[in-house]
Amino acid sequence: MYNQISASLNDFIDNELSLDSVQKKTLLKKQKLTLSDSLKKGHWTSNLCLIASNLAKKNPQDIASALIPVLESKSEIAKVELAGPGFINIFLTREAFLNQLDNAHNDPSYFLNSSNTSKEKIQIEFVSANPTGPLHVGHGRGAAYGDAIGRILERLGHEVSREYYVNDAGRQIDILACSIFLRKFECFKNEFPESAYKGSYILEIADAIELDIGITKSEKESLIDNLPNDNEERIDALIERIKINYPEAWSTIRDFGLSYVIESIREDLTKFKVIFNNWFFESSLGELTDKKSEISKALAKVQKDHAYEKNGAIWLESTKFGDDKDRVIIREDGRGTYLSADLAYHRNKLDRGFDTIINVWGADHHGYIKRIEATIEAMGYSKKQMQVQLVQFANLFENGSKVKMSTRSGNFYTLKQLIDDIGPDASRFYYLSKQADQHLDFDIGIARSNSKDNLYYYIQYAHARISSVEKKFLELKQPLPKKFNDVDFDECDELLQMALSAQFVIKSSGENLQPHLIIYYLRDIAQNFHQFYNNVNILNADEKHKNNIMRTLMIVKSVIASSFQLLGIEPLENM
RNA sequence: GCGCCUGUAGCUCAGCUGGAUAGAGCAACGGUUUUCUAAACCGUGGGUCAGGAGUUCGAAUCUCUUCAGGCGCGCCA
Repeated sequence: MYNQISASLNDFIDNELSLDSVQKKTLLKKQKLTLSDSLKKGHWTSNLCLIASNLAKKNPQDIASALIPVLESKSEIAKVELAGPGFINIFLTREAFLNQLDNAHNDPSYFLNSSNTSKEKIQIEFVSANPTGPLHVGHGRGAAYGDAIGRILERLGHEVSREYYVNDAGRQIDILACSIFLRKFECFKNEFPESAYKGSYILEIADAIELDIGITKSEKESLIDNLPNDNEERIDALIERIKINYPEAWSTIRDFGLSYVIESIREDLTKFKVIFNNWFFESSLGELTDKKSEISKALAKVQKDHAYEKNGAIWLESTKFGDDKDRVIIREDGRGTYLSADLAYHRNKLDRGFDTIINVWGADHHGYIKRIEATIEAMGYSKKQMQVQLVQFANLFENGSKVKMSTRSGNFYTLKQLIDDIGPDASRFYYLSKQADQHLDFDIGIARSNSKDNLYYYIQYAHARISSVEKKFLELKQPLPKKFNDVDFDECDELLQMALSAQFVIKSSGENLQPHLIIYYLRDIAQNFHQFYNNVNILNADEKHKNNIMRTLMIVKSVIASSFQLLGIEPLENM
């Protein structure tokens, strides 16, 4: 129906309005055919006359009086009204209204076909937390978000690949290995070093490694003797000493610790129903010392035209591409920077043939966007191919007070705890309940409660209620209806109109990468249903109407279920 | 100082690619169950959409500006 009306409107623009091609283009772009937000305004609404009146310098009324007869000549359209400042409200015939519902129910992309958005290959990189410890509740938000936009984009017909970038090279991992080593062989005096990882998982890993290097008491003492006072310098010195004195134990512990942590992250994400297509290891980019490695090749590419030497380091002229200042890509001591690895990683991603790559980053990285864009341009790619989506941290509350989180001390609320506590589905729901790039206050108390302020259950309850009615209906030995059979019965229209809008909500949430729009839609349709349920005695309704009512409920149920699934949430049959 | 984000009902927030009277939940008060799940529904009160200016037929939405709050600006990752 949407397509038919659109076609008529486009015809009208082409033939009936004396506009030049530029004006036509703006008109086509600005005019919108939308589902009316209230049935008083018909089923469909167009603002065409309002926009056109500006361009053609005519009254909206005059344009409407030419347009209305064209639309009314269609057999599916019952009447067309001019309303408000110049909107066109289109009322369909009963048959046409109900028909589009059957069509949309059978084809989840019924209204989406018209859009000529091409099918794209999209890569989403998200979570990508350093593998130095378990995921915490902050990471959970990025995980829920990245996965949800993946599901939504897939639904819109795109091909999506989910990727986790594993920073398995560099200092952080050395600190991890060092922390495990110190715990394993109990090489510390009274206090564990401030800059080491102190979480209990370090002890777990230390216990799990089977390794005995026969280290003596005096060796331990000399290892921790005369260390620098500064916390950061101290940990670096420890790392150096261990590497030199116990090279084999070091690499055993490093490898074991790393894969242990990565495996536990993977398990947590699996519980959270987030499955990656690819785990990309920073180490696979190779070493800077190896001229044939990917990282060397990528750096060579930008060094050729866009880099210079200063103070012993190699700098990328990122200011040429819009960055605030130039950036070091090779340090004075010859090691690469974080940016150099990221540069090579992005080159690798772009060369894999994705139309779009989406990076989901913590909001504290927003200063990094210009830098990486500049890097991409310096390598000769277009920054338009990359999109960065920022995810703000989530503050966790319990009974109104903030749950304390301190990563260094290792004393923090993990994602696993959250999932065990309120389940993956309620967690995902609340993570997605607000626009991703804004602060989120997440109250575990509410998420866990059965009270009426738990929006998650409010929506699930609508789904469960329909399931229950459906079961009762089947017990009456009546088959579930396959179509509407009472054309004149209109008590379900409001619910049905709302069900229709699902496809538009999904489209918009995909285009804007905003899953929270689906949450608010779900709330609205659930509310509409609960009202309906209270007003209509479904199973005792007139036999003539019961069929239509059940058909309506089936459609609403399927809309709720499929919307939930786009968020990675399983709809409940019973509560 | 520079950059990004935010400011909508008492509280938590929707709405922001301009559209018809600015919405919801919570909180407050008052109602609804011999009937399909009351984790529900109905009603009442509550707003200078931070302030100001501009663009427009039309602004919570776009532009500029002021104020208030948050975050980011390493040869860290």
